[in-house]
Amino acid sequence: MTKKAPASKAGREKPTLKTISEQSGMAVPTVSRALADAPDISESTKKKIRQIAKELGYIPNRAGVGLRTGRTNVISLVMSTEREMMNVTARLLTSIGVSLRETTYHLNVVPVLPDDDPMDAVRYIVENQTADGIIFNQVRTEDARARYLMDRNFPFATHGRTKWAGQHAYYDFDNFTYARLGVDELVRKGRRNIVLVAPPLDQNYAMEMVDGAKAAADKHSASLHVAQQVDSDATTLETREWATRKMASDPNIDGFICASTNATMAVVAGMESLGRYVGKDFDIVSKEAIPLLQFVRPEIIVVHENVDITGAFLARATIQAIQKPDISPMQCLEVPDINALRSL
Amino acid sequence: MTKKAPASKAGREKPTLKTISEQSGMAVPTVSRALADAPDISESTKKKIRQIAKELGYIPNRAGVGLRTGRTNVISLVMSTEREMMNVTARLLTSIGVSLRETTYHLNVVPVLPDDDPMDAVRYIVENQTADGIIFNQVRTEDARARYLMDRNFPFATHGRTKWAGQHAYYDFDNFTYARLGVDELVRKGRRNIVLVAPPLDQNYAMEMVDGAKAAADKHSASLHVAQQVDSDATTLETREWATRKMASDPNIDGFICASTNATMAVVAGMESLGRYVGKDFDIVSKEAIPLLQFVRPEIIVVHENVDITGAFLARATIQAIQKPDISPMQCLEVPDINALRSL
DNA sequence: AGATTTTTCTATAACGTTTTAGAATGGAGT
DNA sequence: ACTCCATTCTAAAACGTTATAGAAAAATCT
Repeated sequence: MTKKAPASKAGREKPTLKTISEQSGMAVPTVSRALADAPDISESTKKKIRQIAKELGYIPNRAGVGLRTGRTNVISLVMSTEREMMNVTARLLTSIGVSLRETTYHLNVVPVLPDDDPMDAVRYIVENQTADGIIFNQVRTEDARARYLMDRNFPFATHGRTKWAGQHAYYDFDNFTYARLGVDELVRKGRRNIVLVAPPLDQNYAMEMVDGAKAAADKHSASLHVAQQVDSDATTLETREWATRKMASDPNIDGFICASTNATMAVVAGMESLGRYVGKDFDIVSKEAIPLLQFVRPEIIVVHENVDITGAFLARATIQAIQKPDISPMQCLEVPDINALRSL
Repeated sequence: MTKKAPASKAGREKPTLKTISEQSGMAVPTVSRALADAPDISESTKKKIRQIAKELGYIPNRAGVGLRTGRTNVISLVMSTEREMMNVTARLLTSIGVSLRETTYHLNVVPVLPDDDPMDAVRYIVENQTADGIIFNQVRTEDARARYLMDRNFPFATHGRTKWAGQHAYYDFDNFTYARLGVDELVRKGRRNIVLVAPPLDQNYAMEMVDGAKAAADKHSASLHVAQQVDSDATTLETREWATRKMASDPNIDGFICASTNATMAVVAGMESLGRYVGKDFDIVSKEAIPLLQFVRPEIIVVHENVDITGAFLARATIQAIQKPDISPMQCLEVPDINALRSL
């Protein structure tokens, strides 16, 4: 008799190892080991079992696996939600999610609001073991989350580097080089009074930008003023007003370098409200993840930050940290595309 | 003997029902039932058990619960990743995630790329039971996902309405009213040759906008041209170029109504490249989720779409669909803030 | 042929939870 | 004193998986 008629009603139940066991005549653990490609199962039964599993469309029950192994097959993205960086973050999230498709890992997302303690989410995940690995962004130089996870040997990867970057997986955009090349470019365009619109300086990448911009400014003997934004979630309005005030107090300013689309838009808007136009009275360098500036204001000097690659890398790096904790963590520093800058 | 010394090493293991069982002297199922507030457990033992559970910081093991009950305590957000709408989507994701914090549900995110078959993600979730409920956005009038889920009685909620909206949970921004009021406002500003920059017309909200704009245009006997964007993921550049061409062929155009920040920025940029300025030579109405336009180009008429509320509503609606499938689905149609329009 | 090893499989148990059926206790009704 | 019922608990089983230990069969060695 075929097994098509047991429940009669709506086709078949979800197949389990037991289903395969019954169809193949092998015991359940044998089926399990065969699908795991264990060495103590013969090739012939492996082939047979794989065949049946495929026919049935067998997919392991995650709760069963989780209960037995203690693993969750989940990776958590602890995601900062600062408006400034929402575009980058959303794109990052997308590429991580797409990368995980080909794996057994599911993507769990935990948003962190600006007023939240960033440690809460991480602690929750570790203590309750709701994920096998964590990815987080907007890292600080001495990031408490990184310290916490390293102390507990919990697998993780970061977007951006901490001061302990040598010891954990990360992907970072080389903001030092970005700022250096950006200032180079502004100087090449004849700008000599440059403002660096810096993110909060406890963010590691902000300091990288400061150092890079200073290095280039010194080299060219250009004037560089570092202006810190009001706070890490400064609204576009605040940035705009700030730019306007800044300009009123120092009309010689003729160059800006920014870290986000929103900040750039705000500065440009503030300047225009004073009758000063980008490409004519000043130049501005920005990076962005989702192309907008270059189409809307072609005069802006744009460096593209490829967050698709970032997400794919972080996904793989996290999985490696989970599965091969002993080999050295995956690390990457993305060098800004110099040609993109030069071609302008 | 106390049980503090069994493993000696790193403090305590993760507490389970068994731990509480041992400490309280009650059997494991009794503990389980007590924590579930079952009627056949005395108040006194309930109190005692709750107390111990709290002291130990007990949190149920998700795999155990999942294996036994078949539930996952996961809600999946099947998220469209169109650039146009990334801001809205990211914000929606955030507010859903924040809302779920107070629940037992975790948020699983599945990005859908523009070229993907949107059904794949939904089918995967349902067939493999990786979530108890689904939220998705960018719905079409006859959305295959909604049809599929309804046919299988799988709990879900949508951002936007389908043609079967009466039968499922949804939250929608009233795009009909938005477009109607937007055109009203343009006419009030003396604009009479209006272009509706519409999203792809198979998206339900696009048709709503068309109908609303037409209604208002007819009322005022204004000219309305419906211009469909190139495709659902039209780049900002394409929109800009389109706007420029459009303008060249019909220089009388003096009003626009758009559905997204990016489209609006692109149209404004295109117009300005022809020497036509917003607030002077033409007016433009847009909605957006993350405030940007109003600070960068105050002349733009902006309607705020409150995606925080949206996410909170969809989270609750999904949970209700999961837990109380029999009562009627939660539905909400957000009316655009008329005063925000009038005050400009 | 007997002893030993290798290959290939199976039985059992366990992960943490909840459901079901039933046991023990005590109080009320006759 | 007996039954009956309500209250409050427990024992056993089950969800699907994998790890461990060991059994059966086949192959190799002496």
